[in-house]
Amino acid sequence: MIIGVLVELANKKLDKIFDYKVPAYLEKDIKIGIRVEVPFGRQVLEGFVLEIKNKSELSDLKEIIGIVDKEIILNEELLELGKSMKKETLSLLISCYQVMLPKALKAKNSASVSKKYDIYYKLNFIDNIKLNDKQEQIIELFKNRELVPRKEILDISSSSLKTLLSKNVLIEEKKEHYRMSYHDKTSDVKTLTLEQQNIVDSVNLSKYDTYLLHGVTGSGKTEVYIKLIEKVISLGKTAIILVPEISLTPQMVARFEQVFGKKIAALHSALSEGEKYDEYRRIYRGEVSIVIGARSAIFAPLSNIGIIIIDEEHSDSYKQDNNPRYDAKRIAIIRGNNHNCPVLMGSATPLLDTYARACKGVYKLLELPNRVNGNSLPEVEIIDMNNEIKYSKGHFSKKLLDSINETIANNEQVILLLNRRGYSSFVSCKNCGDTIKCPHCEISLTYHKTSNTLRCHYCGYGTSLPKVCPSCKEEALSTLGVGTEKIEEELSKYVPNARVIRMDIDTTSRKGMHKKMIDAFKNHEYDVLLGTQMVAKGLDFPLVTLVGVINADTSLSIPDFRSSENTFALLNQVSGRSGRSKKQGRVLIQTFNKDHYAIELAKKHDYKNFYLKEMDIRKQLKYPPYYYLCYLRISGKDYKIVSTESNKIKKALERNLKSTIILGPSPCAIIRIKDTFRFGIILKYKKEDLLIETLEKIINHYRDNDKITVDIDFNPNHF
DNA sequence: AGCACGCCGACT
DNA sequence: GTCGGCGTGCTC
Repeated sequence: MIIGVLVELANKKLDKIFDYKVPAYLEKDIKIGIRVEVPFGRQVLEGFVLEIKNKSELSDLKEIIGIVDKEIILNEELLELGKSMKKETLSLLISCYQVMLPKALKAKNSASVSKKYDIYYKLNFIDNIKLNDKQEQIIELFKNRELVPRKEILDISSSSLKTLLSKNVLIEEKKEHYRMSYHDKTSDVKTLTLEQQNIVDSVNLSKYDTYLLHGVTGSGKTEVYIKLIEKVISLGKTAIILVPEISLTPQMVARFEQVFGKKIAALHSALSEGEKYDEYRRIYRGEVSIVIGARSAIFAPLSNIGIIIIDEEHSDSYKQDNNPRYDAKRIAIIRGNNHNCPVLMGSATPLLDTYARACKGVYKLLELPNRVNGNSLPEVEIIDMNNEIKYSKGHFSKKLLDSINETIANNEQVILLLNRRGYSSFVSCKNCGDTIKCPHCEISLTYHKTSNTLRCHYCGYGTSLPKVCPSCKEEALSTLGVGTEKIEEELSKYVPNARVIRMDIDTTSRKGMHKKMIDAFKNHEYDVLLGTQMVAKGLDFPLVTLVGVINADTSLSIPDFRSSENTFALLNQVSGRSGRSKKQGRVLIQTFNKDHYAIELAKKHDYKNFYLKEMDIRKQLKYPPYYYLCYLRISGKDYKIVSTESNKIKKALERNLKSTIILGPSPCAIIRIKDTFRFGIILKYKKEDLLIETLEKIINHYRDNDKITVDIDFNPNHF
């Protein structure tokens, strides 16, 4: 018996099938989709069995060493799916398979899940040692921290690492992951309103179709999902439900767990690798029938899928931001076809592209225009900060402060949103005007008050806040930009009786904190919930009757063609948190751009007109959904080489692509990350037969070039 | 990715 | 002269 094996090394040159002989005693256990251990060059690797055959074109094959799993871990559907992904994203087949699996199943020491660890290195000594260039670079990594992950060092040079280790300059250190788990029990499916029931009835569960459920905030989309899933389960089928980032929607997950109990597997990003592995095993062994999770849950190895639901369909988190750059919505459609089952995407503010497809009839449009219980949408008032600024205290207009006081006096609750998209607190010098930037990335360092440190959000570089300005040596540094901490401070000054809970990356990073804070707020232990984007999404607090947006505009100034759309969606989402039960809610939006259509139309909850207006602009500017976008990111350590090669690539594209608009090359939004310079070329096209072929040629041309990396991103979210 | 082979500079 | 650094190529 001969098998074709795809080895677990993400390398362009190895992304093909290697043939091996199977010793007779192992033949009975060989199945397509299991993993085997094979000799590969001088090393031993794991790989997936993709083919079983009786002859090979090569004569002297090696024998496999052993079998890793008894169970098939990638079934036929997923193996095929990986091949489509490879084609659509131009990434490595092995990476496509790897994203489908929890880390615990991703080769190396996978047999021992319980002792999963990451490898770090510690600097032992550097005295009396002569270092060459590469070694110097490696030592440089330890400047501001004690431990550096293996990956970062390997990026510089693996052979230098070996040398440094053998000389004891560096010491290996392992950090373990731990694991624990919990589960929940039952409640019932609520009785649906007539409108909700109509939606449920119009989804045909016996065949593939893509539906867009456009339902305003508070229209009860979750209960529609639950009812649909209940029907699917009663047909003996299974369901996948995708949510943007599971830790941001604990209420949603909790609701599903209440209704479906043990039938559900939740793939939290907060789970440890061991826990994820456990959940995953429950899924492929058929012990659960519903999987809820973020992006990668779309690959859940369920059989007989009866529905795939994608909540908050407009969220950009469904597109993976590194290779393989797949879009979970696209995968959902492929799997929907495979299983001949409906795909339902839901949102209060659908992505323009999705809504356009629904209008064209490509997707079936379902609408929930009203809130449940006959509540109306909250009244939104725009506060023009251009006028207000002279009466305002700190970042609060008088109107907003008064309303907060009023609400608290009424024994109701407030949510305050600080829109930090494209915005964060940084440090600059009042004397010379310089801002402190990351030494490795072309971006301002973010100031963290709690630790009094400056940190780079791109490479993790950290340093303590210097006393004097690094460039002019004056003692004139000051922090600019608003952080949640600053707002919290102001609030306690102007509304001293308010009990405020602050929710942002800093306060929720510890495991379980997020849920704890939400529960505490729900129990009315606090009056005001103050936070960033994360307070805008999917939360349901009956006592909240006032939502305040401190700065609606910041996201408008991002140089991205979706900035209006993102702003509209954010304002709409956060507004939706107000007045969700008996009492009428209201929303106050502070802005310096009161006439901007995204803000004006968000005030009126007018998605339809926003859509029309924005479509008009997209058409004129030749942006999606009128054109497809593809972004080529060209990067490397040497600015000169990156820039000249980018120009060469552009020329090559121009020679080959006749019906495509080619823009650039121009520097990426952040031109330098981790000492790597980045340029981008934007392709706009409607139909371009030679696109894939041309891009593949370019990738292959740079395949062995270690000075230049070419990364291809279809439908990019970032530039 | 990792490991060997093979070519170059600076040392007992 | 060699030792040890890194560049190149190959892995069924």
